[in-house]
Amino acid sequence: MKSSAEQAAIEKRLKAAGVRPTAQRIALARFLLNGADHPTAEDVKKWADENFPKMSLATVYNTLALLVRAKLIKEVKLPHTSRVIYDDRVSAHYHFLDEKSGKIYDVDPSEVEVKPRLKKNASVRGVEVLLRGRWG
Amino acid sequence: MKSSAEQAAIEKRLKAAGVRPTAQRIALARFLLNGADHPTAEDVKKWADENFPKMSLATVYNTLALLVRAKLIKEVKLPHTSRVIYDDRVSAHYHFLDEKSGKIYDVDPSEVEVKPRLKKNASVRGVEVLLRGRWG
DNA sequence: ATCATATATAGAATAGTTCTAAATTTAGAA
DNA sequence: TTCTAAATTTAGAACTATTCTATATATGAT
Ligand SMILES: [Mn+2]
Ligand SMILES: [Mn+2]
Ligand SMILES: [Zn+2]
Ligand SMILES: [Zn+2]
Repeated sequence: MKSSAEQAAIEKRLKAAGVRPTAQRIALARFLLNGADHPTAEDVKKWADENFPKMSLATVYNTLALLVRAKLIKEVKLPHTSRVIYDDRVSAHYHFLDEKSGKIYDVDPSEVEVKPRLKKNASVRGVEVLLRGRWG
Repeated sequence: MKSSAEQAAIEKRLKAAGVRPTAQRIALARFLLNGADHPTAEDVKKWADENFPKMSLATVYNTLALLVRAKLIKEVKLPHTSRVIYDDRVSAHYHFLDEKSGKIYDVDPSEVEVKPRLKKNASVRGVEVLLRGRWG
């Protein structure tokens, strides 16, 4: 995608989500919504240091929180690390942790059948699944 | 269970697991293996302050790590909190988070059918499931 | 241009946990 | 019984990820 057209598309998405498209937000949204793969805040800051110098860490965190509130990205907390990861796939899905590489892969809910049959009469409102193993 | 008999049983379990049964370890193991319900380190420290005064926070963390290595308890990291919880159920199982009370309930693997059918040819070595909803 | 508000920034503060170095306790050996 | 070496406990410092605070800067409507 051509860079300027991509930028315009991102601006549109930000506005549609009620987020004012400042230079910092556009830059981060481009990274997060195109190409970033489950980055941590640190990953995002590292990208910013290389591609949008002088952006503060506070702005990285502020913008991540803003994009989460706007439902353009999702926060994901996984058990193998204490860092939050950010996910541009906002619909419900599961994750696969490759234990060799540490990489996270998305798994469509249709690829894992999950059927709770609890003894207890509980109402299940959500299911989170993490698969671990070797992806390749 | 009578207190002294309970203490003797705990000492036996510690020894069998290769853990020297010091006073601090016996006290914490009694709490963790009988009666504690998915406590955080802070919960354990609070119990110690009331039942074994002068125990340091370092000893709480040291002992938790030791009991985990000895496979008498398990560390569990769940997404709704940044605190680790400790679980005296060491066999594989799932968890249910009651969103009203914040309480964690154990779910036997037999109560949730999980069948990964990944497109990708990956080897699944473990599955973690968190159910969220109302338990009662 | 002015002004009010929104955004960005640097650095302090916080939470949970781990590390460090010193003090105490313990189990054997003498 | 000491003695001694190793294990354990301890207080507090350090650390990591994140959030908060206060100030500066930018925006954009009048
Ligand atoms: Mn994408
Ligand atoms: Mn129990
Ligand atoms: Zn994902
Ligand atoms: Zn459990």
